[in-house]
Amino acid sequence: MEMPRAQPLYRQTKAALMRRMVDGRWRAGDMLPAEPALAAEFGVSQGTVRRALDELAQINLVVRRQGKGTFVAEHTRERALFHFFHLVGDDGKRALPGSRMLSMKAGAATREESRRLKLAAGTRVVRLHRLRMLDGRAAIVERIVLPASLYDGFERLDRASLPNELYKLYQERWGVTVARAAEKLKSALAGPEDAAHLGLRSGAPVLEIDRIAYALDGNPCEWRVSRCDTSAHHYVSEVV
Amino acid sequence: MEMPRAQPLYRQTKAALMRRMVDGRWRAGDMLPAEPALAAEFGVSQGTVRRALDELAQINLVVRRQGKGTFVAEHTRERALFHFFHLVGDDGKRALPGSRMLSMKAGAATREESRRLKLAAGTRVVRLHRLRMLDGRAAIVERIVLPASLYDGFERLDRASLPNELYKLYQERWGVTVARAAEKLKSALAGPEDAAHLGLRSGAPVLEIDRIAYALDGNPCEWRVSRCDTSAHHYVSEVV
DNA sequence: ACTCATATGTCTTATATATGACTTTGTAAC
DNA sequence: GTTACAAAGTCATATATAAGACATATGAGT
Repeated sequence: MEMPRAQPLYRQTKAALMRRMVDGRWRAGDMLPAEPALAAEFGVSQGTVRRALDELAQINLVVRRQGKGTFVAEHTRERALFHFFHLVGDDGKRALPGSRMLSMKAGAATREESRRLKLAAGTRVVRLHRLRMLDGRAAIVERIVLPASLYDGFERLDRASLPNELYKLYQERWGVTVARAAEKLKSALAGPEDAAHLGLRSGAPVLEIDRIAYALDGNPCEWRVSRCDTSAHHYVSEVV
Repeated sequence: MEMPRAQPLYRQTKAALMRRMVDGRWRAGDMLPAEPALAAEFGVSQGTVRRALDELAQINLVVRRQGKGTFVAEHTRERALFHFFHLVGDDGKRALPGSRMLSMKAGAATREESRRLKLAAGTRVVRLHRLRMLDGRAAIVERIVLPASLYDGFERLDRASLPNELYKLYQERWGVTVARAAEKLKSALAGPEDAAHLGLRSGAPVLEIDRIAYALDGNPCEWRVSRCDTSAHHYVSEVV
């Protein structure tokens, strides 16, 4: 009699592969060893490794390219746009957003911030406030909260030089890869401040997107609330 | 020299299997033949059939149950709720909606309706107007447009007896299975009529969900616009 | 009737092997 | 130099085989 394995072999292999990405042994953009090499190393068949890699490719943690190899996924502009940015022009065209940083401050996490980011109360956080443009017009006001411990030295960066694609920055500078995100959407009315930034009248309808981003290790690594003017754009969602 | 096949064998097999569901040879809930039987019939290996079935399972067209068999997916309440209904209470609990039909009319499709449903201009459509409840309170106003040709005799149904889960009705009565849907979300202000139905003041913010549902054959089979009161609920979206 | 063991049929996991397709690199020919 | 071709390395496809896990039916024994 043998205890039933908790997980099939290919899932154990998948978890082992993932651990190497989490602990930084393989970093974004790195090429993984070839399938037969991985199979030999883990003591399983190539088919088992393939199945593990296929599942990792499915959740966009690796990219497989026939003839070239398997690579740890990077946050490119395309990936950010297609996977993490769901606002699209009403004509169907995706406009990639520009952005202007309004403010950056650090401080102790509020009760709400520590709840959403799963931090101990009072942990230090960095708060960003920025305006994003679509087709040259102000369309989104974003408030971003980051656990300061994850992004060492963030507060000392020049806020004017922060890039448009923050996820890429997190990954390149601190090895924090956003693996997935959970979004909650509501309809709200623009307050005076948001309305001014967006060039709307106070009381205009805005779409509020509340997003928690999760790192490879499963922990929250960003809380972002975006208020969007949806008069010329809309949020798209594919349901299968 | 051989012409490269347009599609690998497992995709051809997948398409062949899908055709049998589209043409009604296999209907919702039916059990498919076992893998070795399918492999023999199509003249491919069991592994190839497995891969085709796995992809069908991935897009929720079949359900695989170890030890029992592979079944054509049905629109159960759970499936409708988890896959096609994205409004969740702010406390995280999913409330399954009740509904009250307000009106049902048939007529010639407007230009917009025929564009969205890909119908010839002037084709006959059925229009439904209903109110949906969450936790006993009016929360959603829905306007639904159906191509009359797909749902023969729909207009003659008793509108008071229409079920809550329309997708199940489409499937059971007309063999129309909703395979996927594309949603567009916007923030809007409640007009006087919607506000009255929802118990809101006019000018309150509502979330507008514009959904085209596609049948197995890839053609649109329903256009639905839902206006939702998101003061106590929100729309959830998982990003991978 | 009820229980239990067994048999059967199903999907699931795991391995091995062979072939094809794609990419890069090295090398020979020009 | 440049081109053309061959070779090697990679993932992708397809097959075959075996054993495990799960569900249900069957029948013996009580």
